[in-house]
Amino acid sequence: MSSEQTIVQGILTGISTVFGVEVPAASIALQPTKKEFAGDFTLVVFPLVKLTKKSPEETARLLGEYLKQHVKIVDSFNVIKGFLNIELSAQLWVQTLASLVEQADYGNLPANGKRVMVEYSSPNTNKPLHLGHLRNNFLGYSMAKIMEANGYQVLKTQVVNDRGIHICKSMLAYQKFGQGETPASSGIKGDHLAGDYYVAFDRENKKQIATLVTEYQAAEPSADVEKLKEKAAKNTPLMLEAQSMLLRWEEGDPEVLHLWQTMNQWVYAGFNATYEQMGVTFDKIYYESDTYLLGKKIVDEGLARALFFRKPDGSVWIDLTADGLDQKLLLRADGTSVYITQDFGLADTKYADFPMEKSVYVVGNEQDYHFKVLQLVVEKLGRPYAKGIYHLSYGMVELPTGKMKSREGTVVDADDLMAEMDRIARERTVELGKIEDFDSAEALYLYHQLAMGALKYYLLRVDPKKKMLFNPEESIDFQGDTGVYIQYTHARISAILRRATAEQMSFDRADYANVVSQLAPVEQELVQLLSVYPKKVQLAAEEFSPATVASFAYEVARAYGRFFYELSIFNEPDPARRSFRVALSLATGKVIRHAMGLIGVEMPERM
RNA sequence: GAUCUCGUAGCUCAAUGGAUAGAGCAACUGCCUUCUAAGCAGUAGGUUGCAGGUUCGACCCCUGCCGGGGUCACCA
Repeated sequence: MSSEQTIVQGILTGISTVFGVEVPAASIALQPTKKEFAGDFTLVVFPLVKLTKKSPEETARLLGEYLKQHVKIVDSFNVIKGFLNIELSAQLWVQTLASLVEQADYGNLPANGKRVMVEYSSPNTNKPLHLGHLRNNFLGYSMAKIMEANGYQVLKTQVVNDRGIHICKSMLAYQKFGQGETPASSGIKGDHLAGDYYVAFDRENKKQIATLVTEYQAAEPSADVEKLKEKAAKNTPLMLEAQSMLLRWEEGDPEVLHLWQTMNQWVYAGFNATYEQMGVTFDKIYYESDTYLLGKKIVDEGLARALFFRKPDGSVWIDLTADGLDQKLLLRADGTSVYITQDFGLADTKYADFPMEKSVYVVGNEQDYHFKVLQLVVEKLGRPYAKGIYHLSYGMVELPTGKMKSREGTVVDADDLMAEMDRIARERTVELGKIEDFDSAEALYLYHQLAMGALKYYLLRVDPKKKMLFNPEESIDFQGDTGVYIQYTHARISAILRRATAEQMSFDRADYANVVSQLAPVEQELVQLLSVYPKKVQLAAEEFSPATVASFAYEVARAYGRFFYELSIFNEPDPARRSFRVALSLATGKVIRHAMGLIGVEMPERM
């Protein structure tokens, strides 16, 4: 039982013996005492006064007396207004540290026998990944790690949107203007090459739209220009050709399929290189080309059970007005399925492949409505996975100029940004000149660790639900509340441990646990912080928020920074204290390495 | 128009309904004490968009208003 649980127990029995009333355990919320007050844990007694029929001060005092007398670990207490500050013996914190150090898997909760699937990334194969994908991938990868630490069996998946009109646009443009160019012949990464042709399509198509609009205007001068543009956009020769290409793709035309496969392979090679840089991985990849037809069976099922209905034109709908939503189209009149229908099919497939309790979809908040409908419909269909669906809806990454728009060339490319981060990391590191003995491979590895540390922390420290701002004019910081700062703390700790080892210092439990009885405030604060780590890991899973873990790691690093400056380790004359401080450093290193691991950041030994 | 969401220091972000709303950046000041200054400490900076309400207690919950964004497509 943790100290906190012990105290809560004591409070419960205290309330019942002193005041003769019973309260549910859940109503007792203990919080860490604020720094400016004496004490370790604080109980807010206001909620209790109705039951105790005493003033807040009196209630707190009586409860404090009881705890002091009956709960061994409680040393003393003080009461300020309705706040009961409980003080524990320093000895207890020393013991806490000792047991924490001994837990090899501190921060990992026991296996819970449950499964969770985390889907993220979901790229289109017609253009390279951008900053928004970085947030998505880092969130998804981190959530997978967090769920794992919470005892889940995790399957990381990716759904590739590898078919559809947008892919045909790239393919068509390549056919027309490509002249047999390949990633090898051009030296352009495959995903970028495909993206270039997507842009080329758009450029040509715009010209054709303009021509068409002029023709239309000549024919009907009084018509609304916007309407004409809309009509033209659907009817340019290029667009019509792309549509016929999509039909040929669906019919399995060998020529089209060959081009499709060739270009997609280029794109996948490009994506893989990007994922490699990002440090994210997947256990299973779903391709939309394999799954896009699966939803139709579900439409039949819904019709048979009268959950869906057919309109006179043959299209199929579900009426969700009773649930506060609209009528939603599920199948077009021509019998082809729409996006959400495909998602039903995919959801079934996922569950068949990996029967899971939870299924997390890391998808932007612009799809909130889509997922509301998805979950509602599969619930109505009685799918066992319906309740476990969680849409990790994250906010867009915006630029000072607003949303990123590929058409306006304001997209921040993922590869470019990561390369830029590598470059800055190198520049800063070389300036500081601390790793001159590294060989070039070691140095490059470190630069990348730092670059990704800065970038991932930057994107993950913000509450995922909120939109965030990225200013390309200002480089991502390496100082202050940053990933690099936390990495730096780890490197300093590593230096401490290297020296302790070199000096053959012993810092086992026996060296300090029953010897050290007084702690400096910075030491106690640090131990207390480290002791709540497993709760933070749990909270991060409950809230689906890597930010919880990221900001915790920063808090720990800050506390260590103060400790590091205020107290000397190797100049400390008392050997027990010296051992304690090394052990404290070791534990801090372990915790921040674990926490940063949960957000996908590696921690260097030196920097 | 309907609906969801956000609004906290100059900027970027924190704060299970709890004590005097905290960090970082930017500005200013001090500190290389033989453990890494990518650091530590300090100064300054706030009517938490506005107005009500609930509560012993509200940045947090409720109502209204103002402002930004998303969604409401036979796109995915």
